[in-house]
Amino acid sequence: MSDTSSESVPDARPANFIEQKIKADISSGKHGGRVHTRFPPEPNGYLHIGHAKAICVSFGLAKQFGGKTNLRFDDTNPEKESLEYVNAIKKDISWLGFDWDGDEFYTSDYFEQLYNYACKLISKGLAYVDDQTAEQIAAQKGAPGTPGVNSAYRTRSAEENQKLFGEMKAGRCKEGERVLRAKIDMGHVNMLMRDPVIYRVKFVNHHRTGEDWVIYPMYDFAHGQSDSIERITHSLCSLEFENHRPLYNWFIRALDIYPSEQTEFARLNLNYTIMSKRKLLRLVEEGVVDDWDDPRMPTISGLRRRGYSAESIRVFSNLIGVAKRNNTIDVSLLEWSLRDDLNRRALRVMAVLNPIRLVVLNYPEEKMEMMKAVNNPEDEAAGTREIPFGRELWMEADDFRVDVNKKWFRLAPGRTVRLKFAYIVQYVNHLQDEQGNVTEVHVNYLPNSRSGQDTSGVKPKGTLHWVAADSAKEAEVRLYDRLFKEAAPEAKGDFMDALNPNSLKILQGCKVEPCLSKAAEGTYFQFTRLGYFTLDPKHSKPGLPVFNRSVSLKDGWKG
RNA sequence: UCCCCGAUGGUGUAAUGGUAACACACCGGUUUUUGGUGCCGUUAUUCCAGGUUCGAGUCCUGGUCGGGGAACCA
Repeated sequence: MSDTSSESVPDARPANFIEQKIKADISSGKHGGRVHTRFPPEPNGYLHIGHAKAICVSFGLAKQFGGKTNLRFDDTNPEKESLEYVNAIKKDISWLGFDWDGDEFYTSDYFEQLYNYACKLISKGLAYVDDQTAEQIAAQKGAPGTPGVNSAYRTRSAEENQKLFGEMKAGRCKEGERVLRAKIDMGHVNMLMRDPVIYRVKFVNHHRTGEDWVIYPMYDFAHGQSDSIERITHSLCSLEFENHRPLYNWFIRALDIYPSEQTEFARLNLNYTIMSKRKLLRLVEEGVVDDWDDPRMPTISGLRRRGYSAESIRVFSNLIGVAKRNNTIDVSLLEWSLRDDLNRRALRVMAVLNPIRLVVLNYPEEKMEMMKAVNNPEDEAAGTREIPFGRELWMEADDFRVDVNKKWFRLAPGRTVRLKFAYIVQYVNHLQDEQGNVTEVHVNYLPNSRSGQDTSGVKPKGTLHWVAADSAKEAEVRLYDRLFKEAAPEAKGDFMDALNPNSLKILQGCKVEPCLSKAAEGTYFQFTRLGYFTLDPKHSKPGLPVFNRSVSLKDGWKG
């Protein structure tokens, strides 16, 4: 009745094809107008940015239409799954900003029901126990374009199948000795419809059901039925399951259960990134990165540690859209999403990464002033703070050069610059070591140029960040670059060959504003003129904070 | 060989038979006590061939190219 209510919600983003389908379903009264989605991770690894897109799609669409989303762990293969992954997944999803009303679903909760479904199939003559080996079954499968051949066990009676399936369940069959197969069509053009295996024997302890079961359902026999049991209306998944949809529907029809509907969309790919759990695991195992949450990893935990905000990831997911064509998103869009978010929220502070001495010769030696610094020019409510200024300062080595052209706005012989929130200073001279590295720069300041009460009339082109030497705190800073030097790391053979050897640069002896010694985990900072940074909770030690660079500032300087 | 899906600027996404648009990237200008932000602007797009139609990115046919498809994985 409220067909205009969704229109009243302002939403500049164009509707994607799934949204359009849902709208059509609602207006046609399908599923009683309900929208109920699910996110079904297998707890066998950490979630990555690709999963974040899937989460935003399934949770986001349900939320948009006033529906619900079930978090369901698809735990039908106990060999690969564990509680550790369950917990990590829950943490990542709730950090992303989605909740599941305290209800957690597990496919393993339906093992009994699924077993009964299998029995029902047997009694309808639609499933049979096959005694052949995996190799024999594979050999009979045929090939695309060539039909397979029927198993000799395909004609067993329902009674015999029931008895044998019961024995499988009772643990009287060895692993690999027998499987239960759906009886569909060995000549079907879709290979998945050629009598797929639906139950196999595994004498493996399950992280939730323990030793209760020795037979476990295959994905195709578990997923659609679980959707159906939960009365999921829109089961959204990635393109790789398109070929599974006929099977998904076949089981629902054969079992005559709630008709959940599967719709597929393209998964996220990012350039300069790999997105496969198996390959990410290899990076961890071979020590290329320090763990799943290494700030260079595209995992949600890695992005979090890197300093990505949940908001920026949600915005990114919205920006990339949902469609069926394979895509490769430019990482710059992810980076833009972060900058756009943090520009509004991050606290501006000053930090000098590669410090050299800056001495203000005409500033009294014993004098110290507190300067008023704006915390965030994008947000007046963020207020101001006081920072100490004195005769001896630290400045960025990169901000001084001896030989310069007219495009150089920073300090150099003969040049004048503004020290942010402080005074305008003029070059006097500089000192070098034996290797010719500049170690110290001497300047004079203009006393009437104090920030906020400048009457000097001097308009320097450049503004430099700085830290007062006396009160500066020591910090370590980690600069990250993309993990791979190739846009498509997997394109030319082994992705390990495409690794960027300079993806991590550790800077020690950095000088930061006093307030940063009290930096809290999860606070977003902008180090003025340098980029966005956040405290690394793993490497920081009392008295020696470690900051991760989340993303640099956009650098418009072409010099 | 067969089946399924897809093809719109550099990268993505819209346009649902009626002016091909938006974002990011790029380039240029402007503002600026961050070479950031903001603001303004430039460049650049419908895979090919037929057909239907007054009119096709959209519908039909054929082709080309790309992705997926045989696990007791999900």
